[in-house]
Amino acid sequence: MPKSRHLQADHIHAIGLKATVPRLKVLELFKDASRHHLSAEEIYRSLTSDGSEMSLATIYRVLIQFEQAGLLVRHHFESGKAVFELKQGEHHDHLICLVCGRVEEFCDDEIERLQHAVVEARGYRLHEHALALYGVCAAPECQARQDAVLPRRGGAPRGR
Amino acid sequence: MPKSRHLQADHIHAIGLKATVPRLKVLELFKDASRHHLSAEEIYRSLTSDGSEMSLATIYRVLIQFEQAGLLVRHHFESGKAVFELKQGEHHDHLICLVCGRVEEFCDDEIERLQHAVVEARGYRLHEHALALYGVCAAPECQARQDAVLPRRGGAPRGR
DNA sequence: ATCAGTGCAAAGCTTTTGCATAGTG
DNA sequence: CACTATGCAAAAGCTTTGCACTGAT
Repeated sequence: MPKSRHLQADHIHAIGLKATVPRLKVLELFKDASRHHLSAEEIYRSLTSDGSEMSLATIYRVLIQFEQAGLLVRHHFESGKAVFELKQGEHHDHLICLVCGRVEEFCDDEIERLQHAVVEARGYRLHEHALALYGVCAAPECQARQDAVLPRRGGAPRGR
Repeated sequence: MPKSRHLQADHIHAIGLKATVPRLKVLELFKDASRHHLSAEEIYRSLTSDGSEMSLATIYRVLIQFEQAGLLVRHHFESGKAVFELKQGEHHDHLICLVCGRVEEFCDDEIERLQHAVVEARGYRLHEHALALYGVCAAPECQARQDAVLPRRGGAPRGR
């Protein structure tokens, strides 16, 4: 068993869970993946096509546990389905391409600061915040299909 | 028939739809409502308890049409169900109380400007953006139930 | 050996859709 | 009167759950 596998097992033990195959696979996927944002369905397909059989129900359960443990963050964006992301040190915001679905991350301290100012001005106690910018990314294929974005509900490619 | 009713009928004709009872009722609800943000289910309950019978399917259809016509905007926030809002002149962002579910609106030109800067720096073409701040509002009842917010999935009161 | 975790299948919720009927212009 | 819109009920899509079995510690 490779060392990294041990490390991940420890990571899972640390949050009070047993190091089972499904949990290791899911964690590994998030660590390796070039795509940082994954839906339950995408995780299922990705693991299944790698030969790891695992039920969708288990994936949902693992995702919920990892989220509760603070390992993952859940986002809703505009798609009607939840996507998850490894929670890494810094908070960041998202830039989403409406054509290809690609998600980029960015940080802007000035925006953060202004957000806090708004919250304080209204007497709220802030728990979290989500800023998502939806547009068409710089890729030529996407720029070429700009209009594919407009027709339906001003919105993203929906999976329903 | 009151004059305002005529005006709303015109409003609906203007977007190429027939002025039917369901459409007028839904529009009226959004115009009158103290709550600006409503889900399909809330609209259904609200109209039903006012004596107007109308099927949920129709409400969904009306909402889709109004959204396509640019009369309403759809938001997803963190709840897993969509909420709609009358599209009024200015774009604005949202401040959501995780305890009572209240939604407040705010505008901050400086934040808007910084968002555009981010998008341009990455070569995106911006279509829309959504900034949502989740916290606990100033109401004493909500402040008192702060902890009701934490237990599950970092999140909002979920309806699933 | 014990208790947590998994798979399967069924159920839950929100949202969409097909089709016959009713209503608008 | 022609065509759209509605209601109903069924279906679809995502997510959760009950229960009996499997597996980690």
